Amino acid sequence: MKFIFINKKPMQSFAQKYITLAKIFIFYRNFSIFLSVLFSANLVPQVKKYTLRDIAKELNISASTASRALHDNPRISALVRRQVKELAKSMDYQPDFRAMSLRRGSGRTIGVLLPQVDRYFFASVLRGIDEISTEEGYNVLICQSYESLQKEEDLARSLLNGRIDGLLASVSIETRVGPHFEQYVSKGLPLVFFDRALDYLKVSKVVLDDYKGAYQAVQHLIDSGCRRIAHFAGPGHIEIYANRAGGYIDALTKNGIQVDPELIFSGVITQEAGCRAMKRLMEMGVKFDAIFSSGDYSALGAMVCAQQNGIDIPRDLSIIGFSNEPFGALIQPTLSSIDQHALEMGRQAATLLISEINLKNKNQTVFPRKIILDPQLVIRNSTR
Amino acid sequence: MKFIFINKKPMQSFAQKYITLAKIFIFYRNFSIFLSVLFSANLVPQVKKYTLRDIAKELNISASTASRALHDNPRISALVRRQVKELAKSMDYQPDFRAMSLRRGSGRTIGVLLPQVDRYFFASVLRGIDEISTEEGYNVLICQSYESLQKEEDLARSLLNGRIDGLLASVSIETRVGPHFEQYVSKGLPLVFFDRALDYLKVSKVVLDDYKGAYQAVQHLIDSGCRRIAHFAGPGHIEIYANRAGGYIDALTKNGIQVDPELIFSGVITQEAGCRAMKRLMEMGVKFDAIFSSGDYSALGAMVCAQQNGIDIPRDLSIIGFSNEPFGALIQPTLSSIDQHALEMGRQAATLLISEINLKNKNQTVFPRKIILDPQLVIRNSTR
DNA sequence: GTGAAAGCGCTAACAG
DNA sequence: CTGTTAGCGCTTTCAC
Repeated sequence: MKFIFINKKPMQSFAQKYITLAKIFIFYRNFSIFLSVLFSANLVPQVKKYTLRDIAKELNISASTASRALHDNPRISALVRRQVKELAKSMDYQPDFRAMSLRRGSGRTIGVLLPQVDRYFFASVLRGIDEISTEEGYNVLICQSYESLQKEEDLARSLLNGRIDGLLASVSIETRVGPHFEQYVSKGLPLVFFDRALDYLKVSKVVLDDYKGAYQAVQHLIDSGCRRIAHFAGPGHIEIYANRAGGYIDALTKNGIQVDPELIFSGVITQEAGCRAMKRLMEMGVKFDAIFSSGDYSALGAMVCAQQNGIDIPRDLSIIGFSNEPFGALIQPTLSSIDQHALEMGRQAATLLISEINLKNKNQTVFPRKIILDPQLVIRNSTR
Repeated sequence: MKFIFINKKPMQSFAQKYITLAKIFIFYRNFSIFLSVLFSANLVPQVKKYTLRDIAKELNISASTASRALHDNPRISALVRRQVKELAKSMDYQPDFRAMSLRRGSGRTIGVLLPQVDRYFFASVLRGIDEISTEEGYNVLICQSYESLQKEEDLARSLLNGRIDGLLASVSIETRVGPHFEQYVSKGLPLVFFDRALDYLKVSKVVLDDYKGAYQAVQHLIDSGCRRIAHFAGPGHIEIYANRAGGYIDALTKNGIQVDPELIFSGVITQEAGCRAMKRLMEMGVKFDAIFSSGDYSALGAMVCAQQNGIDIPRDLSIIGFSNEPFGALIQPTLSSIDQHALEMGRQAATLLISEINLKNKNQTVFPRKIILDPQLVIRNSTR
């Protein structure tokens, strides 16, 4: 560990500070070099944070008038309105969100609870949500469960504390039941699931038609001449994975191909798991000419493993994934997959949630709805 | 567009509702089929949201006692503390964040303003931030500028409205000056930049040693025998890209290789731009045996373009990127790159910000610091 | 048109 | 140990 002083001036007066600094540095990982630049201390005069009262006092009006003026209340004279707005701008007045939200009972904020944003699918959904929320003047509060039920419960509960007007959620891989979500229903807070939904809860959902996507994928494999099609399934208790398995089974049977349980592997959604499943397939010595995987990552694992064993894709083996992650277009061969319209899913979910919030605010009954998006088969070079 | 009714019961009573529903559907894109399921109306009795006063009344104590009990104030008797906590739990009491934050003057919330989360680098930084913030009991408010200065300004200003105790920011590609950030300084709100920082602002920063990373990358190319090394530079006004270009130039000169301006392309950070630059290189008819790109996406564009033109990588041409995006390990050949320690950058930035918030709360002077992380050369198969 | 006053839910000073 | 009171900054009756 190394410290470099850039500041050329004698540091005498800063010595004390620096000791604290050095202590803090001890926490840092040793793969990094820390170059600590001690700028001149920030002695900018602390500007007061202005409130409505400050504006009011300045103009010799009351706070309520100032408030009304800023909100373009027609009962306030045009002159006062202009004065207030101008002063507010020149003072760089920022209304206190908390006070406003507390008083009004709503802060125009929606919560988003999802497993993690560092997956392209979820990041895209988020973008769709962001788009609509911004249009509608809503703020978005994002929480990541990192696939942990414990964290999900904590977050769901703490989001309940008055900060949000409604919740968009996609459950963690560990979640099977959702008492922490039922609270939203019983407190009358709109809740909309997207993608990974809890089937039994009577709330709105926006999901992909996973069954159809799987069916199309498998039909595509069959059409291109495959007959012995293996399936990498996800955890069975999550609806979307169950539906993908259902589509797989139905596509086979409808085409007069018998379902071979030996060819179905459960809980395979990571690259490593995909690789392991591929190895097992080869060791078993069974015949197979295609894999339909519930996810792109496990498809990738299988593909890499197959290639390492001299299997040519798609000549000897066709592989199709699910999700259409961007890397699918970059690998060799490019990966066929099912696109989930993530952006649109986010837009729909946000639109639905906001409409439910509006209904609720008008004291109208909210009827849970289910919006099912149509999957899109993306054929690339990993299938024939 | 198609509607399918799953509900088998006569829909008479829902007809009116359905008209509204149908109208909403008009907004939906036509690539999707919407399957609208009308569940039975949600008639769960609306549970009241409990306040401290409800708890207090129930136990015949005052609200302040209840508040103190929940906060484990030692002045409250153990008995009362237990009673309050138990009742709170059984009523599923959730403190109102807004009221607490308003009264206390702090809601233990930090804001994060970044270009977009649907890039792995930023998502990873976010994860690091999330980790530390959670540990320290802070909430995180995420805002995306989508590389738009306008949006960045709006967000920076609206974040100023009392909701946050400090801001972590990475500026948009359009940002050259930051009056919207200077406000934080003048209002005494801690501000820490990460990765894309505004150089002239005297605030804390956590960045990668881009110069060093670039130098190492180019040195690696030289060591492996390359002499005519092209550079895809980013927008010059952003410090990190300028530093990468600096490292490139210095590595060449220190090794006695003359810098050829013809081999330097500016503003090349997307896949398309990388492809265009590659084409131009080939058309120019100049000799070149390597490319050092400021980003992985532009490196990818060059690689694909080169391969399409029968250039073998790394035999005929070495390519090295910057960022170590995950796709680099998946493409053929795998892409050499510079890892930016995104997760660690997030951790450091959050740690630094929180320490500044604490200092400020103790009315101590905050000295801006600059933490420079050490880059890591990741050698894969796109270089020799 | 505008102001005074009350209060959203919580906490902190001041009493006792 | 606990209650009373005041007030964070805003909006919203209810007056005039």
